[in-house]
Amino acid sequence: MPGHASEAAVRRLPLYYRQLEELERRGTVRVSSGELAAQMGSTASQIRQDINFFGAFGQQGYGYNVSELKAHLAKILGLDASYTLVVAGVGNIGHAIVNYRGFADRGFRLTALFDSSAALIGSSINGVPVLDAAAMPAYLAENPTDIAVICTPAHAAQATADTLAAGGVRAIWNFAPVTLRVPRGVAVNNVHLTDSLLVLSYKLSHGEA
Amino acid sequence: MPGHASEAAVRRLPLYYRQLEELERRGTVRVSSGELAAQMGSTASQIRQDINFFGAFGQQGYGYNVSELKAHLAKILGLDASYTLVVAGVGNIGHAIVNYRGFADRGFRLTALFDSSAALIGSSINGVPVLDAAAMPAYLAENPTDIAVICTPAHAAQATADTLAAGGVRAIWNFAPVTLRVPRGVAVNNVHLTDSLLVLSYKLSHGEA
DNA sequence: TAGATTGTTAATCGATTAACAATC
DNA sequence: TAGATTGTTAATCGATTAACAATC
Repeated sequence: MPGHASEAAVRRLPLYYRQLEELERRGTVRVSSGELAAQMGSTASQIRQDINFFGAFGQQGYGYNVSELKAHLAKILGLDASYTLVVAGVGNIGHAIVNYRGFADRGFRLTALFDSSAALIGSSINGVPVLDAAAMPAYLAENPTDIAVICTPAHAAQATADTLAAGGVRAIWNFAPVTLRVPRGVAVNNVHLTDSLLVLSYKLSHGEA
Repeated sequence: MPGHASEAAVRRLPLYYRQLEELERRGTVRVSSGELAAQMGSTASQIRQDINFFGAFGQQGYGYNVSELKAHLAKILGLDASYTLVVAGVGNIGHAIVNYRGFADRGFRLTALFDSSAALIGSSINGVPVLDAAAMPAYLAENPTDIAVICTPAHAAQATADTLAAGGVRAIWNFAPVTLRVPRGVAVNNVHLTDSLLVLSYKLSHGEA
């Protein structure tokens, strides 16, 4: 793959993957870009462009083999790798993330939780220990970690990100309502729940609903 | 405002709003588009374009008054309105949403929760009652509802969306990993947590981190 | 083979960025 | 006034869509 896939295209890959899972579950063997587009409210052209960036996985006159394309996408998405994951901040959303079933299935290994509340430190959730946030640098030095989930309060998020980056974490999944500044080489993906709700509020009040 | 704001621009408005809240908190009185851009990792041009679509809120040679611009954005985002909100599906994320403090501050009134588990029906969380999912049509007929949050399992999400739309809900905040089909006139905003994590996985495995 | 559908290039569209005159 | 910075138009860039030859 020459160049780089656009951010927008990359964000569509998991949707394709999900749709293919669904088709496979239903026992569908082949699918054309046109069918996929109809099912997903997209366009055949866009789907072929997105997929073709990574390789010619289809067959003229036939379309795509569902299982085959799904396997290609799994590999493209890095689902064949195994990544270690920690969660910083075991509050409201932190808890929900920890209780999420499905990390393991997709190759994510949740290895530690961090919090600064004495009430939580030392306990464990779903078999994953809650460690003192102050011990994070030492932990990361001992346990190479790929991805960190930031669920701390807003005021603590940037300092947490700094510690994580310094500790070698390469990807941050940020739930704190803060625009993080991270060194080059660290990927950030934001889930700003309140922002997302405000977009709905905007649409409601502008009659776009 | 003629025409329509682009989806991308609308999604940036909450970020501007958040940054202005922060500046106001710090006691900053004025800010230029250039300063905002530097703080948010954006560009001055884009910020001026985004804001100017809604009105000329700045002053040449001066910039923007922080509180004034924030107030304009609040109104644009619909934060002066009061929207009623229900949550369908009180599982893992559903719980986190219900426990989220900050709806009330922003004019969102959480009025009811729905679930189909007998263990939950009849109980209440944070003073909000959990009703039988089967009673949703009747509830919506009695209690006009603006926004619904879908936190059901994937297999129940589309049917829930259908019921909500039929009941007059105009905006759906969807946490289920499903591409919903809704009638025209219903806005949907998806928060696909797994998809979001897969984007990080992609970036890790492609050295974009 | 004829029909279908991909892979891929070209055309269009929209969003971002740059530039600059207006003006505080 | 001189300096700064907006509001706004024009230029650029990138992403989406359309078209079609390749080919299964």
